[in-house]
Amino acid sequence: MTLEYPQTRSRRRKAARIEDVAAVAGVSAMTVSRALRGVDGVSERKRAEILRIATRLNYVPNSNARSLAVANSNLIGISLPTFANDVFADILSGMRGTFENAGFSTVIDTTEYRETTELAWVERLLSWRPAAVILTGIDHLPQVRERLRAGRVPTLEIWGHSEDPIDLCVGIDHAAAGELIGSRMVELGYRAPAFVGAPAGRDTRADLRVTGLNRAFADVAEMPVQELRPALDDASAFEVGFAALNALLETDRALPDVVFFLNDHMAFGGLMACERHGLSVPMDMGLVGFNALPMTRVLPVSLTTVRTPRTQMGIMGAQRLLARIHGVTPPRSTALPVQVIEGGTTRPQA
Amino acid sequence: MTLEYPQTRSRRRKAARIEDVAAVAGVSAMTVSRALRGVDGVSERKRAEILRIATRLNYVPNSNARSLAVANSNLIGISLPTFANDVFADILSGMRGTFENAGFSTVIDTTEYRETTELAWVERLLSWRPAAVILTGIDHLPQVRERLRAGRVPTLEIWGHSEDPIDLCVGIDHAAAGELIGSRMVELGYRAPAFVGAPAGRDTRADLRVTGLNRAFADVAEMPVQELRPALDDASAFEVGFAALNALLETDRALPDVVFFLNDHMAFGGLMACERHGLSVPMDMGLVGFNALPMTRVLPVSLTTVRTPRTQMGIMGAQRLLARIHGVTPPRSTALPVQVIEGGTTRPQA
DNA sequence: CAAAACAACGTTAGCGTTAACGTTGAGGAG
DNA sequence: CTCCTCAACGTTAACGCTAACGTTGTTTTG
Repeated sequence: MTLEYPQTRSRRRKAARIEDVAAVAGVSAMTVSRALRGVDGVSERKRAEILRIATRLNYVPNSNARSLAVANSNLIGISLPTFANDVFADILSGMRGTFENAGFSTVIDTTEYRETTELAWVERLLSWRPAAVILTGIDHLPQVRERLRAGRVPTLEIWGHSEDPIDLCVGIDHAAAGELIGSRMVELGYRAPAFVGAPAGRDTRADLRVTGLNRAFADVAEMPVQELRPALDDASAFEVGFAALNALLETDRALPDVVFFLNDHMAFGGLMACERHGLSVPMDMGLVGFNALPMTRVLPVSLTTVRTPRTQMGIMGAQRLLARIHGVTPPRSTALPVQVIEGGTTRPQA
Repeated sequence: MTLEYPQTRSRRRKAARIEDVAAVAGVSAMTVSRALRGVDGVSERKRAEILRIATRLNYVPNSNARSLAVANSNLIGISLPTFANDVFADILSGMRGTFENAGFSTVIDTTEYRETTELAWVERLLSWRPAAVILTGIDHLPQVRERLRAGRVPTLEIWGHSEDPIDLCVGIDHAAAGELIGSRMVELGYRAPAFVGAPAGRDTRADLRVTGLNRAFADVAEMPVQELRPALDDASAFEVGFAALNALLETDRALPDVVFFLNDHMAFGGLMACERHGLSVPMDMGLVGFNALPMTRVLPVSLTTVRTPRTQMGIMGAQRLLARIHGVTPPRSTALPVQVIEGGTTRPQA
């Protein structure tokens, strides 16, 4: 049996620790810690020298050790359905600025509209002991709600609206938005509505908007809103709207006189389909988008759509969550107002 | 002086630790650790019981403690310029799937095209001891390169191409891509090129493409590529392309006969501007995009553009990075090929 | 049937950092 | 000159987890 060498701790040059900095500076680790965090208790001379030495040694503090010691972190996790949607990008930019200024780091992930993915993400995230969690929408697996509540983690649900959020909620009332735009279309004389959106169940906001549309058209339309729910798969929203309306225009069924789309991109795709079929918009058919994305401003014809306060929503949500983290209790749930934008894809007032 | 109560450890019900689970299960903490991680050394009976107890106690492992103990993590940090660009979304989706399958978590952040933001992000990220780092492009502050190399962190630069990457690089040669599409336009008879992109310096890929265009047109054009570099600010790419071409069409200067855009969105904006001005595309002017985004497929006229292998790039980059993490050394740098897509916005072969 | 092999655990000792408290020496008040 | 105060440090003991090694009882093997 050969004698093993003792475990010499220098197998490979490891990253510098706070003690290494301390040794070089001839002080204790605690002093280095104080110097680097900028707290009291270190003379200016020493602090400057310690900082110099730290950079020279390429010292990078270990956040794992820090978070373990202080039993919290400044991480905020954000869950989005997808990156491929300008809506969420707008909400994000509103939130992130606010958090950065408050000294919090954000980690973002997407669920691709799968609830089980969201649950797995929540569990992984919680293992990092985040300061707060942000979820998109108000529909989550029961375990998500349980875990977050049990862990007493400040939680924000954004974009949707709920009377009984997990913790906090800032968004818009999608059913009310659907009813609002629907009512306006009723006023303009439309009577045969259709809706082009996501497959049922995938995006519950879409379902809510249809509910609202049906409320608006209940008294005047002969039949409920005709729903088209193409599979999205990997096609872009443009293509989905385009394909859906193409399919509609090629059937023998009675055509709707107004088509509501899940979002502006789909509506644009639909507009292209109408053009291809020689259908005149808005005379033969009205088209309505959702969100009032800036894209709509360059189209040859401006799109009728609904303006959603995405950036404002992000900022308000972030501010309330910060308040929550700091112990004060903000209003639990708020629905922000939306606004109808009438463009050239629906006929003017009769 | 009043006597203080001793620090009773139950000030507030804290989250369950591994020891709490162990106590309830009547085993040691180590056994719980083994059971939860699924490693050998625990009987199936005990493992099942421990799992039950852990969920009942709402136990969530503390990743900070784990990472500290094992001195590594399964985090991979990804830095993107922005979310508001389908290009990066495609690259992302290619990478993330690969990493998820390999058991790594990704944390994503955006720099908004600011190098100092990138540096700050790298420093924050390194403090979490990530398994690897991914940066977009090949232009970074020198400190970024130093820190990553000093820390021996596996690093991938993606989207651009460099002969001397920080560590690994997978992307496309933007200068070559510019030359490729430029040469094709020369063949088609175009002689007065213009380029609409980002402000100089903001996006160096744009500068490289202009370099390539100039190489292609050097022998036939009377003057170098006319460059338009509108400020982007918060306008969408659609609007930027639209505004830039509007401005161009309203000056008295000699018009270019072909306009290259930074990306497809801008090209579409440009197309809308031409339409508004009654300019016939491709007879009066050719328009060329970049990336071959799916959006281009729904336009009434298909866009001439350059297909970039974004998803493939993400996958290849991720695979090489994984290999790197596991100790094998993949090729340091690869430029993937791009492909010219000729559509209806440039004239056909004479 | 003793020795070796093995499964199934438990113990010890860190990982790098910081909160809480202790120590030191210089300067000021009385 | 003594006592007190205070700035500027140092010491100790966690934080929650796991690698490495030790221990026990049960099989297997020659």
